Amino acid sequence: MEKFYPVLLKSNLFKHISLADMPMLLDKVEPSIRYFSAGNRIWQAGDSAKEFGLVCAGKVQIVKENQRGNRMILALIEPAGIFGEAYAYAAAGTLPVSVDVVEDATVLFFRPVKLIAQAHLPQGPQLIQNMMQILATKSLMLNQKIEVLSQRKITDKVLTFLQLEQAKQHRNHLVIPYNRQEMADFLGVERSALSTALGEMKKERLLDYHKNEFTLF
Amino acid sequence: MEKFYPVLLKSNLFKHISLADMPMLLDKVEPSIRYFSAGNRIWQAGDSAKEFGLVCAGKVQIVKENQRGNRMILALIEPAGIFGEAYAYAAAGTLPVSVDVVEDATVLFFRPVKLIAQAHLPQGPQLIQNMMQILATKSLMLNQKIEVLSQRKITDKVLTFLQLEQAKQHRNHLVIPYNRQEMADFLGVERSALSTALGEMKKERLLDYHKNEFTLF
DNA sequence: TGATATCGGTTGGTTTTACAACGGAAAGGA
DNA sequence: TCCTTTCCGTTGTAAAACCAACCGATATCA
Repeated sequence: MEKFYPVLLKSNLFKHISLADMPMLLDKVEPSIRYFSAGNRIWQAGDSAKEFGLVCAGKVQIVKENQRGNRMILALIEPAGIFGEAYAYAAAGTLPVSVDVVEDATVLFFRPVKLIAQAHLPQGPQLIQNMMQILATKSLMLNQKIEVLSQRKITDKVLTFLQLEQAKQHRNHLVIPYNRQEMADFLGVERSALSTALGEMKKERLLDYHKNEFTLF
Repeated sequence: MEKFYPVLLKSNLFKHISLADMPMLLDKVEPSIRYFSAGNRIWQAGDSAKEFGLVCAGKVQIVKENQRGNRMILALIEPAGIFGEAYAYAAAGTLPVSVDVVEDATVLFFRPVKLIAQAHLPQGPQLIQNMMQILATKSLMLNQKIEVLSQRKITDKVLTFLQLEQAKQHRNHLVIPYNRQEMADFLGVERSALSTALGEMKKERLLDYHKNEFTLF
């Protein structure tokens, strides 16, 4: 467990917690540690998630499978990333997604109540505030995605998306973390239609771009 | 303040808290109470929200205004409802929405840290768990909305939407809380296009409906 | 170097949606 | 009752997006 302390301290859950406090905290919170091999499934859609996971090593994927069997990758979780927190804390219903192991992974699972129960410790409030911030920030992200998806035309989706990115990156020249196909998936449109729309927007001098680098005018 | 206790106890924030504990809790948490007249604006997009609101009486609206000045109603908050919690706890950035008073309103404003600071009280963990559940449940709701909006065809949006409602209501005969225009707004499509799509789906025996009552086959 | 794969742009035909306009049914008020 | 408003469905046309296929550029690797 000790060898993962550096990763844990980098996670949002243990932000502003000092290394010295970790042994005691983990002893109280009692996360369970589990190891998974690449290709295995951690959670199956339909399961009820009573814990959330923190990836210490390896990589896992959140995937959604529709009726016709094709799977869609919703997120890639890397070390220090967490997953399932909303389902664990909402304490309602079953998972609409599955979690697959991409690279051999070590995962810590936390019980929501165990975290809340440490409130009386000196580090308790910080831990709780971190957890709240994680949940709240997620809501803001989802809100932004909804704003993008609510646009009916591709050009409006693109502009909304880029303006939100711009607000995050604080500069006119944007590097976005997607290739065309991924960007199209995020916007909920066809790749070729996105390419066409981008070309027209460049012609109309709304923006300029090269590969995944964009500039808004 | 005392006269609002019944409303407060009905809110998700004070769920499972007993009336007897309220005076002490509110004394510690120190919410500020403010009164607003219909037509006034509580928060303006661009403000930074360091508190969240709980509506004790009256009604307020969350509205989004785009560049061209037309406003879109995102939510109607009634007594016992809360707003701004995600922005308050994320402690980041500025509001992308405004909050308007529809009917003369009394609102309690809570500071996030003040709530967390009560963790040591007997009722503290319950209060914190409530807050987490509020944030987490909101994420799940937003996730579902994203699932609907991600569908590219109107019929798929309708089916996804109705299937999710069905999962909530646990029966085949659904009563949805929207009229056509509102349903179209939620799905992100034209009202008339929605009507046409519904008509075709009825013809294909995918579902039946009358006004806002739906049955899935 | 040649073979292969990935990525992004382009094009043309097809499908779907948007948009605007109209009409009928139902509800509510004067 | 009449008038007005609201709600929902229908229609035809225009606009937009989808979809499949193809092409060239670039990268990777044997």
